[in-house]
Formats: sequence, C-alpha cells, structure tokens
Amino acid sequence: MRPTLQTVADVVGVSRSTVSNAYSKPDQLSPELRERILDTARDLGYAGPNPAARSLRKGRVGAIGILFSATLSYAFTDPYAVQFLRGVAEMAERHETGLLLMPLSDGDSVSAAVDNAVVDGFCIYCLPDWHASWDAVRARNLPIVVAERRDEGHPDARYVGIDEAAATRNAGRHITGFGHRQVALIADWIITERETRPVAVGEVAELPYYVTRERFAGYRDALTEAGIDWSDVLTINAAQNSRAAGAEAAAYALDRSPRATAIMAVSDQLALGVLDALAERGLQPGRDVSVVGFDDIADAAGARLTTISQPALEKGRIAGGLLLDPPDDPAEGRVVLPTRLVVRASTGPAPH
Amino acid sequence: MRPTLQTVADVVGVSRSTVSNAYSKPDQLSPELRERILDTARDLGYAGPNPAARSLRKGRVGAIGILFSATLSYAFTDPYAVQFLRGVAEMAERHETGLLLMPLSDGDSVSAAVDNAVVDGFCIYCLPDWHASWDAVRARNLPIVVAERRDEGHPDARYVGIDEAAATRNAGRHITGFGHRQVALIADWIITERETRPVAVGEVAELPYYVTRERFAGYRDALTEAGIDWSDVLTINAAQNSRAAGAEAAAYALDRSPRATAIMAVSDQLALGVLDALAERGLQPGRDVSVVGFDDIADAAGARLTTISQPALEKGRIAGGLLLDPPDDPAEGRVVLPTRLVVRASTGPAPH
DNA sequence: TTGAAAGCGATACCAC
DNA sequence: GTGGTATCGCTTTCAA
Repeated sequence: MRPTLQTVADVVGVSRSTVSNAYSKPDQLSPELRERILDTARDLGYAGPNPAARSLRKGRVGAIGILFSATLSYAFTDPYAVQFLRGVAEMAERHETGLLLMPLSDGDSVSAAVDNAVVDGFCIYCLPDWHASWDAVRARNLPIVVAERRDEGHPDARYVGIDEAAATRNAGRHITGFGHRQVALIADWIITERETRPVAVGEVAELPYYVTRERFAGYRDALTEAGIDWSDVLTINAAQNSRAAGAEAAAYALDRSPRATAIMAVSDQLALGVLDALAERGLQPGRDVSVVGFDDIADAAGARLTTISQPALEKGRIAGGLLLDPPDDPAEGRVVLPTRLVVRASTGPAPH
Repeated sequence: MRPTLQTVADVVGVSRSTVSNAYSKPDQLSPELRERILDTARDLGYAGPNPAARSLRKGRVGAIGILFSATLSYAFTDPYAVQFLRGVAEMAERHETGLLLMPLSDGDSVSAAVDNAVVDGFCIYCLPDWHASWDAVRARNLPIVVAERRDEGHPDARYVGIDEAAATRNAGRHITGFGHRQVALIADWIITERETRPVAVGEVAELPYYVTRERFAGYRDALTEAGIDWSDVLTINAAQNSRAAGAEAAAYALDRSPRATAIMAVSDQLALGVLDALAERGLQPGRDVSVVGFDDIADAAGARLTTISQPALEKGRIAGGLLLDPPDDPAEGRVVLPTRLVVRASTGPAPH
C-alpha cells in the first residue's frame, strides 16, 4: 500500500497533525522533528500530501480551467490567443495556480470534462455561443471569467472584453472616408461550417459567434452611414482563422468584377492572408486594395497592415486577475478595454 | 452553505448513495427517481459531485500535468511543440483527461506547483537537465513520461524519443559529403544564458541540455569522421528557439571571413532564421551556403529547407498513450521513433 | 432498487 | 510545540 500521512506519523511516533505541519507549516514544529519526519517520509517512499485530499479539505484546488472551442494546437497557433493566454498564465504563475486545458470534443463528454475538472474557476474564451459546454460550466457554480463576450445567461459572470462593434465602426469609417464602395468582409464563423466561401448576407443576419457578430455590426453601421447597402457587401466565411484561409477567402473578393477595393478581416491572421493574395496578384495594398485587420499582432507592423489594436496580453492578465483575485465591487468585474485603430500603409484612398 | 450530495439526499428523502448513483450510474435507479433527484438538485443549486472529493475517493483525477521549462506562450509558439502537444491532447481527449499546464517560475514555488498538482501523472518535455522541478516530479511518485530524453535518474520512467545523435550524424554526413569544411552550428541552450553569441567549443563540452548535447554529438561525429577539427566548428548560442534568434545567430557565421559554407541548426525555427539571414545578404541557400534544420515543421517544405524529420505528432500521441494507457510490458514503455533526413534545396556542394 | 457505514487522505481547531 | 477530533464530499461495498 502507498504510505500516507498516517503511515509516516505512526513510524515516527507522532500524530498526523504534526506530519502535516512538517509539510505545510514548517514553523509550527522544531527543525529537528521536522527533519526526522521528512527523512522517514522519504525512506517510506511517501510522496507528500495528496493534492486531491488537500484540495478537498482546503476547498481550493490551485488550478483554473481554460475553455475554448478549438483544438489545442489551433488555439495556440493564433498569436492573439497566445498573447491572451500568456497574460492569464502570468497571473496564474503569480498565484501559484495551474492552467487546466480542457479538451472539448464534440460528443457527450463535453460536459463530462467540465463536470470533472478539478479547478477553482473557469476562464472561457473564444467559445462560440452554440457550444454545449456553456451549460455545463454554469452548472458547476464556480467563478467564471468570460473574455470576448458578455455572458447574458450568467449575469454575475466576470467579464473582460472590448467594445467590438465600436472598434470596427471606427475602422469602417476610416475606410468609407477613403471613398471605398466595393467592400468585402472576411471572418471565420460567419457560419458554423468550416468552409471558405462567400455567404449570402441573409445568412449573416444571425451570426452564431459573438465576436464575429459584433465586429460585423460595427462595420455594417459604418458602411450604412456612408450610404453603402449592406446587401452589397461581400461577406466571405473563412474555414478557420489562419493566414492560408484568409488568402483563400480573399480570392473571392479579388477575382471578380468589380473587384473589391477594401477588404476587412476580423483578425490579422486572416488579413495577412489577404495581403498574401494581393501580392500573388501583383496588387498593392493601400493603393489597389485597402486591407484592415484586427488584433495588431506582432507581424502586423512588419506587414504595414492597418488594423485595430487590442490589448491581448492585458486582457489575459485581467481575466486571470478577475478569477484569481476577484474585486470586492462586482462592478469592477466587468472590464471593457480600449481599442485603437492603427493606420498603416495597407489602407488608402479608393482607386478611381 | 453550498448544497452537497447529502443536502439533496435529505430533501428528496433518499440516501446519498442513491443521489450519487443518479449522477454516476444512471442505470442503477429508476428513471423517475433519477429525474426527481436531478430536479431537486437543480432547484437547490447543487453543482453536481465535487470533483476533488470524487478524485480523492476514486484515486483518479482525470488530468495529467505537462511540464516544460519555458513560458506558456513560447512553448506553444514553436510549431514542433504545438504538434507534440496536439498529439498529447488527442490522447487526452480520448481518455477524457485534461491537460494541466504548470507555470514553472524559477523560485521556490517551482516545487510547490509540482507538489500541488492534482494530476494522475506527468508528461515532461523540453525540460533542461538542470531544472529544479525534476526532483519534485520524481518525489510525487506518479507515472512519468519523458519526451526527448531518457531520465537516467528514474529508470522506470516511460520514454518516447528519437535517436538524436544518429539523426544529426546522418545529416552531418550529408553535409561533409558535399565537401563542406567551414561549418557552423546554431542551438539554443548551448549555455544556460539566453543570449545570442558564439560560444567557445570548450564550454560546449558540457552542454547543459540533453537534446542540444545529443544533436551536437551527432554532428561532431560526422564532422570528425570527415577530418574536420571539432574546435574549428563555429558554435553559436541562440537566445531562444525563434526565427529571429536564428537570423541573429547566423550573422556570426555569415559576416566573418572565411564565411561558413554550411550552417546546421537544432531546429527549423532557427534554420528558417538562417535562411532569412541569407536572403538579407543576397546569398542563395544550397549554393552559397547550405542550411540544415531539425523537425521538418510545416514551413520547412515551403522554404525548401533540408531538415531532419521527426514525428512530433506521433511522439505526442505516444507520450499521451504511455501515460494514459500504459503497456503491460515495461519494455514497451521505451519508444524510440525513427527520423529521416529530408533533402531539399537548401543543401548542396560546397562552393569553391 | 435502496440504504448504512466505512473509508479516501488530508487539514483546522482547540485543548494540552 | 504537539496531539485528538471533526470534517471536507464523495464512492463503494455489502445487506436489506
């Protein structure tokens, strides 16, 4: 049998409290005794206090669950996601807390994973509205921080996000100010299917994913203000949030007549793909076709991409802080961070 | 007070076993009763069986700890690491197991993180030999799988890796076969400091990190066979495993006289940086300077990089499998996967 | 089917 | 400083 605290206590001839103290409260007993206990434990092959038991007793686990929709590798491949998670990880580190990545498959086990997660709270991020795990998470009755989305179904949920629509509204005005009329929008999750193709604006009315929905709403506002008919806007679904998918999606806007003179993407990854597509066709960004991204990831500056900068790292830090060090005032549990339109060379006046 | 199983049992008027069964063994009680229990639980705001308590009782947690040296964001930025982790995640998903990422800071808390991790086992990967957490992990007395390294200090540890030295020996022969004599080697962790600079071969004798040590050993064998003096080989430490660091390191080999005609890097990330450095100088890979990488990441093919292919995804899957579904025969717990030299355009005959 | 009782392995609290 | 006792919340026999 594996040795336990009790085993060690018996061998040393002390009570279990004392052994426990030897591990958790070194200053509660004499150094010699502590030494003796630790030595015996080592000889016995005692592995130290069982974390599950400790968690049960203390009511604290020392880990938070990270929930997102996609596969591990995909989520971490996105520079924005990486920054966000780095922020969360920073706070976690500071609080000596682990990050439990939960593989969310699509079957029944979605809920099982959430149900069994040994965590003190959940950080949800990039989880489409339709995903089954939302209910499972709420049922757990643990602190929740949602990034990128207000959780209407859970009014007390802490939240850190940005004003998505305001950000794109602003960017949209930048574009319409340049006189663009032939506009295309690229996003993943316009539809739940993972395929790259134009999607009729009718479908777009009920975007299933909060972030895309809001960002499109902002663009819609700006374009409509400028007298552009929303139904004239070409909206293209990208199979995923990747550079390649962005390039593929851009083809639909570039290889038709009239060609789009401005292409806005909901992420820099996609927008970089659009730039790739331009380069392939010998088109110059900002002159022949204007391109706008979102996120202001590291590569955006080098690519001279006009984009909307959002503080991903800070967002992660705040999400982590909200979870690990909750504010007394619930009002402080809802944080909206600023965004900024970063104008670079990829946008300019519409060609005649 | 938060409701517990007991609370629900009392309200419904059954024993806790029955409530427990309602959750864990639906077929052990009548559907009506189960329904009634679940409804009451919902009304009471009972969050379902407490995972910590369940873990304690069952002796199984449903999560494995992932240990690596670097920051989260760094680890996941490396395409090789991402592939590896995707493999692990795949197996984890299949076993309904979570992945606990442990923030390994450098202070005392290194051990605390490991001590408190509520996990069923550890998967160690990319953890330098000198890292303090090795001891803490061994003390936990849990199943361990080590990727990329034999753990001599823990002979029973399961292991999945490749023959690092054989792989680079082979690549080295490819290079010497082309007649190269002016050779440079680029690696991170030649020294424990994170700075990009040439490192004298004397220091290199005691490389602190297993992977770099082995890969260098292979190259050394091949070069020595060809009559190249190991002390004539320029070895350059890269501050980190990134493309930028690779380019920076390459400068030391390219901007000196005589210029290196072959540069071997311990990763494709670094090697891609080397190609960047060549491009900057108008040098042609495979004609002016030959470049070899390691890993065969997705970008390597497009960059026409000669490299050593290793099955990262498969490695991750096996690591996960070894941990979650251990083989009966301990001999099967030590897996060495094949590597393959993939020759592309970045290597060629040494220029006269 | 259902229930009673016995742990799982530790920590908190309060005497001593 | 040290030891007893209750308890954290659940699952698991084993009887009924």
